[in-house]
Order: sequence, then structure tokens, then C-alpha cells
Amino acid sequence: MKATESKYNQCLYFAANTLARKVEKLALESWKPVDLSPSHAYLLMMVLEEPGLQPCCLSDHLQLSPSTITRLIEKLEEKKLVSRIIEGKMTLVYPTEKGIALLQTLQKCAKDFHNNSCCLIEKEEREAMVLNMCCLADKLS
Amino acid sequence: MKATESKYNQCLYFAANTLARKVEKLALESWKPVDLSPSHAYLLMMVLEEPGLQPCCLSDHLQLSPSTITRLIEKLEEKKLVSRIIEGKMTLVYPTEKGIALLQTLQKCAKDFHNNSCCLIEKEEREAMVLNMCCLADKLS
DNA sequence: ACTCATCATTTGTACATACAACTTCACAAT
DNA sequence: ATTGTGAAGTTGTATGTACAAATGATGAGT
Repeated sequence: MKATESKYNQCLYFAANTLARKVEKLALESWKPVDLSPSHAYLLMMVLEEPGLQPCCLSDHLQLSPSTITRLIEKLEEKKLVSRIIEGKMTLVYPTEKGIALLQTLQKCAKDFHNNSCCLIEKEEREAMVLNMCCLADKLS
Repeated sequence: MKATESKYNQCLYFAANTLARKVEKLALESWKPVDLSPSHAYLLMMVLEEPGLQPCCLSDHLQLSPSTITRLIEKLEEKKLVSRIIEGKMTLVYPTEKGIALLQTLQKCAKDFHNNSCCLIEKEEREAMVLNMCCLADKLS
């Protein structure tokens, strides 16, 4: 059955969750080439763009809780893609050589994901929708 | 930081997930009076409306995987709110007395959730957005 | 009647995320 | 110098969900 045909197709809870799960699935597929989940990949991309970023900053930009950020970094550290340097009460996250080497592939994955989701919906509509979703999310914080 | 200000505010993955998590939070709050998570509550409401419903039907309407439906039912059974009757290769789910007694409160929670999320956004805009989200979800299946 | 494919459901396991409690450090007030 | 306060980060634990494999029942083909 399609989401639009469900009994709860007018419910925000239903719509938001269903969409998120399906987008997650598409994203997972898109980032398979680097063997990372989308969240790990986005975090790594941020660190590559701004080496030495702090967890709290990552938490802000990715809108994930600090504890989740810790867990994501832990896994990337296990994979030797980033490393943490503790400096006073701050933690700085740097990409490793291996992480840096992944940049190109990561960008390609991001582009593929974007293309895959774009081809399903008009560009303008998509952009408006994403903006609306972000606005609504802000109102819910 | 707001979602609209994030580095990834144009990314569908980001928008869909952030929104879903915040909606989940609001919904959790709304259904606290019945001490059920939103998913459990919606499942129970479906069963109350159509006693004897099968898991596969619940799976269709709630757009959750069969295994997730099993887990949800298990918990509702523990709480003595529904009971399963196995009939051949099918399973029928019925509400118990205790479940039936909860109907009114459940409906009030649903209404509260709806009101809480509605007051943040124009009715028309909201409806259009939810419809768009469902459509996009369908295209992603 | 026997076997096989199929469907509905369940079980084991894993992932993404969050909350609450804790640690550690820095800085301000005394 | 001592104490208190608060921020940054981590850890233990819990929730929601899914996938893959297993179970069990039905029905078709032989």
C-alpha cells in the first residue's frame, strides 16, 4: 500500500516518519561505496571541510545530540578515518590521511544521492518542500 | 542552531530526519497520558476501530515492517491492551476490555497532537506539506 | 497423498538515535 | 587559594525500526 492511501495519510507523525525512513534507505544505498551510513558520511565531510571542528559544532550543524555525535566519531575513529585531540575541555576532530583520501568518493556519493532523490520531484517543488520541512522542524524545537 | 541555518539545510536527508525526530518528540509528549508511544497508540486505535485486523494490514496502513508490527503487538499484549488469536496461517488482533476502555483518551491524545502541531503552521500549508511528503515517500518505495 | 512454493508471522540481531547521569575542565566570585 | 558554576564531552541504557532467516500453514501440481 502507498503512503498516500493509508488511513493516516493526513497525519504529520505518519508522513514525517514514513518519509524519513524511505529517505534513509535511499541514502544508505547512495553511501554504500564508502561503507558508511549517511550520518557518518556527513560528519566526515564536515570534518574534511573544516579540520579541527568540535563535537558541539557538529551537533549543531547535523542537528544530532552530543551523545550521538560521540558515537559517530567513535566509529569513524575505529575505521581510522578521523582522530580526536583533547585540548583542555574541548575535543578537536581531525581527518586522518585515510579520511582525506575518501573526500572525492564522498562527494560523488552525495551528488548521487541528490540526483537520485531529485529525479523524483521537480527541483523547485523539492527545494520548497525541504525548506518547509526545516522551518517546521525549527518551530518544533 | 536552527535547522534552517545548518550547513545542510538544503539536503533532503537532513530535512526529513530532523523533522521526523522533532515530530516524534512532540508526539511522544502528546501520548504520554496513555503511557504509549505514538506507534503503539496508532496501532491500538486501528485495532479498536477494526477488531480482528491482521498484522499485515496494520503493516500496510502504518507503513511499518511486519517485524516491527509484531514487536508493537507484543508490547500491547504485555500491557493487556490487545490479544492475538491465531487462525490458520493468519493472526487476528483484538482489543481487550482494557484496550477498549482507552479509546476516548487515545482520541483526545490524537486531537491534542494534531492541535499542537497545527498551531505552528497554516492549515492549508500543513495539509499540502503532508500530502507532498506522502507523495515523495511513495516515489521512494 | 506427497512435495513444493508461497504467504503471514515471528525471532535473532543490528543500527540510529536520545536521555540522564557522570566526568573533567575552565573560569568567576569570594 | 577555594569554592562553585557551568559547559563540553562521554558512558550506560533504552527506544524505534528494519533485515535476514526461521517457522508454520495453505494450496497447487503431480
